[in-house]
Amino acid sequence: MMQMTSTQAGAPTSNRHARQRTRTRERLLEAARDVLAREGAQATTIADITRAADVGVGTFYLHFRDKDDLLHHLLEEGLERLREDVSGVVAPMPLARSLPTAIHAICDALFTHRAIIRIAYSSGSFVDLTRRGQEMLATYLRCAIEAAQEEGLASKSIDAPLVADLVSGMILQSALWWGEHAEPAPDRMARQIITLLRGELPAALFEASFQRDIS
Amino acid sequence: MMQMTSTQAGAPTSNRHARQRTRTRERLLEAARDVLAREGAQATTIADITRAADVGVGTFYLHFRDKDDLLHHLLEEGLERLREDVSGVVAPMPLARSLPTAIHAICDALFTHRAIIRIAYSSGSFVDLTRRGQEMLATYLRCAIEAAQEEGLASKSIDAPLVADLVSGMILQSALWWGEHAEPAPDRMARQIITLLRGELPAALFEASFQRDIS
Amino acid sequence: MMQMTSTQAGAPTSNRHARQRTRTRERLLEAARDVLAREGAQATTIADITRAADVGVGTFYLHFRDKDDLLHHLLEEGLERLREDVSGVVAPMPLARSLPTAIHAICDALFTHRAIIRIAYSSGSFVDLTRRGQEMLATYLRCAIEAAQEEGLASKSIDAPLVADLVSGMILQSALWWGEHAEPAPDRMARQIITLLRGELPAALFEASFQRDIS
Amino acid sequence: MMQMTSTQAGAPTSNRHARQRTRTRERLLEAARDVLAREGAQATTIADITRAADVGVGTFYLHFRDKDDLLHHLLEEGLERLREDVSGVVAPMPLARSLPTAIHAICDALFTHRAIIRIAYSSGSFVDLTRRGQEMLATYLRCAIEAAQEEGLASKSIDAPLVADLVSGMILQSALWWGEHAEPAPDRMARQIITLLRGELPAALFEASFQRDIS
DNA sequence: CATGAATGAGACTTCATTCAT
DNA sequence: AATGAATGAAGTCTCATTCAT
Repeated sequence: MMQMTSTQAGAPTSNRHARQRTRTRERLLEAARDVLAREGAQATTIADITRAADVGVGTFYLHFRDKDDLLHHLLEEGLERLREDVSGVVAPMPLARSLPTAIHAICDALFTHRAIIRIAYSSGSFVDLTRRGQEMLATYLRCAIEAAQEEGLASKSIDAPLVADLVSGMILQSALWWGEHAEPAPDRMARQIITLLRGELPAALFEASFQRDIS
Repeated sequence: MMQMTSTQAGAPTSNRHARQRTRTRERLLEAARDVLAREGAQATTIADITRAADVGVGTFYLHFRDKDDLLHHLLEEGLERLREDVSGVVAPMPLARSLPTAIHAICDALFTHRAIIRIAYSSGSFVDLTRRGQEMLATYLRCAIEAAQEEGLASKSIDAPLVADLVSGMILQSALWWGEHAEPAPDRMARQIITLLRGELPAALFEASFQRDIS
Repeated sequence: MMQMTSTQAGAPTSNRHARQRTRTRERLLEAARDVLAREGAQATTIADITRAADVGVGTFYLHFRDKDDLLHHLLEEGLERLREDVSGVVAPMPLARSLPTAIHAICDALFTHRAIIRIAYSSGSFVDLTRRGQEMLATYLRCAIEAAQEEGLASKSIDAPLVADLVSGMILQSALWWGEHAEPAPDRMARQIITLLRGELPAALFEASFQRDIS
Repeated sequence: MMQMTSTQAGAPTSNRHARQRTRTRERLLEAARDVLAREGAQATTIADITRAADVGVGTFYLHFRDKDDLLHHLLEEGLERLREDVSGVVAPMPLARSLPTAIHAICDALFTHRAIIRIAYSSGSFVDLTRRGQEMLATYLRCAIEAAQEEGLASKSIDAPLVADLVSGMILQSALWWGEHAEPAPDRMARQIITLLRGELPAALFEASFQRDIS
């Protein structure tokens, strides 16, 4: 490591090397995204990925410890981008008032990165790996609700963690919906979710004339 | 095979065999449920399952073609039980008024069968196999909403299929919640979901003073 | 064994049992012949055979030690029948003059039992199991030739064992021919072989004008 | 893969790899020939072969799809060599006059490649795989006979396809003979076959005083 | 740094054989 | 005697990982 053979050529050389290295790594990540989203995480072998990236199998191990490591990087990176996309829009806002804006941003981001989400759901180690993404979303929602409670905008009786988790489930569902439907666009999806959370479903639907479920 | 000369001699034999066979099959299914829920579908080998069932490896193949076949049976059976549990309660009711009762029944059933759901989510072929369970739920919800629309209880402007899918995402989320939390009980979970869908979140949360997401 | 429960019923009972046993054994042998000839010895499992015979798997082992034992019996029996069919015709004749009659009888027998021969050839342990059948034929031919030599009918310079073996190869070839062609009938096949052995092919075919193979 | 920037750097690498790969493949083929001829195709496992070749089990699958694929290659290659050895000698000759030369060449080739023939006969899928080799020989013989018929050297009444097949059976028998005897050398074997086909066996052998086979 | 042939642990699957009924 | 569910040894095959070049 740190090849000290020629001091003067060291810097440019290692720069070139570093650039080359980064380029190869990117090639691998991109190929992995493609193949994994298409074939599913289980069915994909390291050889599939290196073939798609047009590098040797051994090269994979110069950049990632194993498939889990790659998956980790991929999802981590995807998560980070999702977070950036959303927080870039939401961060400057007062938390308690950011919800509708956030939902729009989240839908946009989910739509943009739906390939990554497909990978997460197909990765089998789903519950472990994917849960983190959901937690990130749920955490934001919990904070927003709690902030609203602090400001007196929302009743303190709301169970913020649970409600946040349930809502995150609803929102993530849209990513799965896009796995099978082209419509609606993220914008309309967001509005749909907001309308639903505002109580779109009429009270009548929930007034059971005779309730047998008291058991 | 040829002992059909005496009906009372032939039948017992094949009955005994059949009973023994069924017992072994049940042992396998039960062991599989345990191990799969604990270790995840991917990490579980056939040997793990037969060891837990205390039968020989070969025995597995007397009852299932391969792991996928087992998974299929397990999920199919789980789904069927879920469906029965819910429809036993809901079927006699007018569809348009069954929603709250149904949500309670669903939460009960999801809680009871949460092991199966964990398996479904970890099965990797998740998107393919599990989706069916979700569809069953979404289909019920869609029908309920549409029935309400027919009766004039709900606005015709509601996008029933999409709303049903989103709500199914929220409800299923409760099963994942129970993967990590003991509370709340199914009963309170159902009420929480209903409250949420009735518009528990205050309008104020959705009134963004300044919306930047118009793009 | 030898159930001595009732002395007076002993004989008839064991007779019935013996007959039953023999019948089952025949059923197994017949089923085996069918399945083996159709599927090939390698591809056939014990279960295939017992299924075709409509008996339990365990029953197989009451009659044969294992598949090799069955194969052995089957081929042994087939060989024996071939031998009987042929020697029934040939035995009463003076050996040195039996050849044409024998060839006719052999062709008849090969045609009749061509299923067994197919099994022998497909049995993979061919060289070991089948060779015996060939040897039986070669041995007869050798004896016939040697008898002719004794009587001065044939030159003593003929290498009887080798010639017998080569001729047995030619004759057995007809069984393989019948695996793919319906014609000619055994009778004409025998005549063809005899004609060939009598030097049907003209001398001209063997007079190479320029022989380069002297090496 | 990407090192095509410099021709002199890229080629050596892939050349080296290719050479190494070929060497391993040859090792496998050679080991397979040995083991298969010794143990028979059925009794031989992949592990037996890789052990003999002193490579890892997985390596086998880098070069062959499965045992059938290997067998196919082995027999195909063997057949091809047989064909080359024979046609190298026979091709320049007029077909109708090539027979004795061909028989010598065939015996030489059968003797040289008797290991392959032993494998073919033990391969169980014998009838399917081996038949092709026989057909090749039978086809040559048929053509030679037909050519002789064309030239008026042989009677048109000869059933060329059948006779060719029978003769091929006799010739192939010599390969089996060599499985058990060291003598005679190919040269003498060829002469023996030719003598036999020229009608060595005396007419007396075929003059049955009383023929009972008219049936 | 990159390569890809080689490796072998480990999962899958079959099927001859046993044995309780 | 007959049955067929159960068994597990033995073989097949895959694929993550290493390493000489």
